[in-house]
Amino acid sequence: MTIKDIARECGVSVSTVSRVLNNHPDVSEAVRRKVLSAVEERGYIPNNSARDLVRSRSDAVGVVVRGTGNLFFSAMIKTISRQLEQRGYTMVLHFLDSDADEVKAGAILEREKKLRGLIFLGGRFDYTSAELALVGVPYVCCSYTNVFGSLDEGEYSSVSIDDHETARRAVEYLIRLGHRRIAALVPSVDDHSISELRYDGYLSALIDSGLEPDPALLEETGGCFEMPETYEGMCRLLGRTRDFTALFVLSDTTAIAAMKALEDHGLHVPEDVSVIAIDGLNVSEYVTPTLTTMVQPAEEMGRESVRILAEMLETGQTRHVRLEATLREGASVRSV
Amino acid sequence: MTIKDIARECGVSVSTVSRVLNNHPDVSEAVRRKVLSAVEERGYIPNNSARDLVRSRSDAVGVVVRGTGNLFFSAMIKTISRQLEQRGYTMVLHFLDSDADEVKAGAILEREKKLRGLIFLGGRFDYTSAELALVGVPYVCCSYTNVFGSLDEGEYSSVSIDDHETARRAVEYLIRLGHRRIAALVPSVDDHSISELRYDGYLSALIDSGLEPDPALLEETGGCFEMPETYEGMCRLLGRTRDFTALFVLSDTTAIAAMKALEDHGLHVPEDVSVIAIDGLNVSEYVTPTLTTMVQPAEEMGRESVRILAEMLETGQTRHVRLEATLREGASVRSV
DNA sequence: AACGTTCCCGGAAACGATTCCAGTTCTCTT
DNA sequence: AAGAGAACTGGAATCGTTTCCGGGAACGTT
Repeated sequence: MTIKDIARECGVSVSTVSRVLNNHPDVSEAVRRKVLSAVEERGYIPNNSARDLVRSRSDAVGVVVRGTGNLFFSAMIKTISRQLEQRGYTMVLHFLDSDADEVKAGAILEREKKLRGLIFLGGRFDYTSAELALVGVPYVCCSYTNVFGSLDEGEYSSVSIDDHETARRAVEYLIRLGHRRIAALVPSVDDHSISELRYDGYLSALIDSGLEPDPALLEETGGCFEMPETYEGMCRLLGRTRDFTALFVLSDTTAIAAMKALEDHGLHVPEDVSVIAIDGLNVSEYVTPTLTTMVQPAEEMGRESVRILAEMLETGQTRHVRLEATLREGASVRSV
Repeated sequence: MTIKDIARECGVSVSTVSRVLNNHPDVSEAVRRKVLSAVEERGYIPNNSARDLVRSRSDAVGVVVRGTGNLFFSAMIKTISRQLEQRGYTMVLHFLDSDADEVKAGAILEREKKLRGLIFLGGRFDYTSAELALVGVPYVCCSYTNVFGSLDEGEYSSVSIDDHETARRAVEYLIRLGHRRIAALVPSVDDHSISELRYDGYLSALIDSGLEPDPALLEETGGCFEMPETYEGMCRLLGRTRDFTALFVLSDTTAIAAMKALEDHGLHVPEDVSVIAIDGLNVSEYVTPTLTTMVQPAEEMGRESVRILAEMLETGQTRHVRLEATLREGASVRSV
């Protein structure tokens, strides 16, 4: 069934039906009602392809996700999907291989699918303006970093917590509880992703409290927040030293892996080592011991990403939203 | 840039370019090469909307997911996405509200987006043929059940483990280790979903071993494999009786929640209670104690779903694939 | 009563591909 | 060498919308 059938049934032209369907003002109330009821009654659904063709754009929004093991993003994708749907957009999801180039992937996706916009979930984002020019549609970066400020704030939007500050607060919390020797597990200290920001926050907290960062207490665990790599990293750290009372880990799942390594080495959490992380996954409330973690407002981040993208599409206005992470005290930390 | 530009540049007609692009045989090798190189050089990307319009179909496959908290599906979605992409399809993901009707959602999705096919992840599937007739495209059900056999096997395809058998093997494993009083946490014993099959498997194992199922050892935990509900259910069970040495839970995440409840009640896993589950999530290898679980081959299930759907689209052939779950022994079970 | 506005509506040209149908050329057979 | 058939190509219709443009009716103004 096409728009023509509806037009015929109502005794009007296709133009008029189209106008009704698109909420154009120039149509009388009587006709509008007649068309609408015919559409309802016959269960007519417009053909998106035809619409997209003539408008030379679609209602699809790309979501490019980096980090396969990242449960935090799984939660966000759900709300992003819902929000997009609610606003009449379609989500085109794309998972990135760990070493893939998100901007290039986005650009390809955009041209193939005629995307309206893009949402990047995680990843490095130290691209130059020239590289980003590849992306011809508005985009918002979520949980990303822009360490070197190579991006002009007017070119894109972003949503994230303040990763530096959040990490700092986590570590300060440990310090307030009396911890002095605080180890850290970091995927990579200089990959221009949130890892770097969070690591810097860790350093700031130490330094501002007059503690000297000890390189021996730092272990890198590979770039992707994966549990096996983190477990191994923790084992390496333990092989080197046990002279620390607390551990700072950049994500919940990796913290869980780290706790496992600690237990496997006969160290108990929190009696021997306190553990704190960033993410706030649901499952972290159910592991033993429950994880103390800085909760990122996943739903809100998803909602905001979509809201901001929609705003960009309508008004062109970019926006940079920083949300607050909140401490959730579990049983994995105790004072010394 | 359109197909016309390529045609002009090569001095051929648009029909010819189209034929080259669609691998039609009737085109000379010389022309084919010329067109292809022009396409390559100019970076031409066909307009999907136009193609879809004239073909009156798209290359989109819908994936309808039930169960918001289900981490097992998160893993599967990733492989499904990759596999679909690899075969030239686009994934349209749709998360179901807990009480929504998957078939209706699929049908709407299908008509709005002109889907080629559908993949259902989880959910009740006790629809009548009449209801399923709403779905006008081939579909495969993944991790579902068809308890009452209302579906004709020729109408659809499916991929799953043998849920009854897997549950039975899990419980038999406990029995072999000497457990006699085995409690169970079940989302819902008669919701026509995999819960029911797995629960029946639990019963079969008991009965076949000459053990009498004790209703006091069964607790329902709401329909959706959620951790909070499961935690509460476990608490209710413990409030009623502690006369059991093992616990069977239907999914990993809910098992983790149950273990938490046990610990919170002063019962240790596995010293006081052994726990076994079904799923095989990565994170289950890192919780303390590591969870003993029947591992569903998530990747394989995702791959098979896509493969089978593609086959249905090409040949119309339906297929029902049962994959094997394998026991992964953790530290949450011990013999008595 | 004539004219200018405003309000609705219909006709028709796009949008960019696919595909059927009808050539044209080329090859091969007799 | 002529005719049949195969191989290749171009023209044109088509898919279902949106939107521009223009026309007619109704209305108010002078």
